[in-house]
Amino acid sequence: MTLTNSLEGRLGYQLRRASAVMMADLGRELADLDLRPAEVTTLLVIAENPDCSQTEVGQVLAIKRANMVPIISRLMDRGLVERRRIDGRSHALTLTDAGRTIADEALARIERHETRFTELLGAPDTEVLFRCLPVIRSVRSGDEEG
Amino acid sequence: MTLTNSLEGRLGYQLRRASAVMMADLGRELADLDLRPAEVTTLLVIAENPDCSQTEVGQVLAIKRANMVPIISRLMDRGLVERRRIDGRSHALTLTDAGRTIADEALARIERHETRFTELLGAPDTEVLFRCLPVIRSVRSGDEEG
DNA sequence: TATTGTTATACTCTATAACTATA
DNA sequence: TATAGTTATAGAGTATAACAATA
Repeated sequence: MTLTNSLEGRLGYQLRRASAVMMADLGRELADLDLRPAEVTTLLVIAENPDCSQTEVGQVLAIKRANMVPIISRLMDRGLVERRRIDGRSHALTLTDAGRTIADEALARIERHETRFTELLGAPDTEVLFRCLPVIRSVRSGDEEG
Repeated sequence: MTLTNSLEGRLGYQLRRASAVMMADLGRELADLDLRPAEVTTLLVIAENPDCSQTEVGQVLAIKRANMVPIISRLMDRGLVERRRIDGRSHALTLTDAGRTIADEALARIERHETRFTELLGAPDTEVLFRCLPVIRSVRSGDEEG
């Protein structure tokens, strides 16, 4: 396996590979909670924003309305999320007690997972990353909803 | 849309969102070449490693053997990649003239795309990213092939 | 008219297991 | 026995268009 790969010198490629590694690590950490990444993030956003709508959750997480449906459905089927009609077309989402328990456990694991990486990087470089990544994200996609 | 999102303080989340933005931007840049990201990277690796096997390409790009099959098939159907039997079980991959033309064009666009982001970040921060992202990638996934 | 949630559908990438034909 | 390529299949995330009910 002596292939060269000049993509190693590309930021987008490095970003994608690094992101994949962290996603895989997170997946392993959350596997036995039977939570997919998209579900955990949804759960955590609802946890800190009781009575939000599913459109709003989608907006902060960049998940399209249509794709929020099966995520919310599954979380409700598992008894982790409840919703209450607000005005006949929108719902207010909240966590159940079970949902809060799972969210707390997930958060603890995310903490461990994150710490593994930030300790490896060291505080100064971690700070640079937290400054740079939002800059990259600020480049408009042109395909945002709404 | 006044929701809070404490995931903004998570490295893995920032990485994923930033990666998604760059992928979307690359996708737009390559759209009219009818090349998907996985296909471009494959094309470029073959370009710089004539006579490599498809297993080798998969190894440097972290694409599983089974998933290389449809990628190579499509590139061959389009007349961009050729292969020559090596020993009855493996092939040597090379680009056709058409493949080289497309690869050159893709490379030029990737260059533009990358420059948009690295100029926004500035050289010093870009260097930090190129130092940090491989560190993140060095965390073993446990699910590598072979 | 615009918005919320929904359905249906398709695409891209990824993952696993099992097979073949070689070596 | 191990390897290269393949098949089949499933999962996860993402994308679009269109619809009903409501505001």
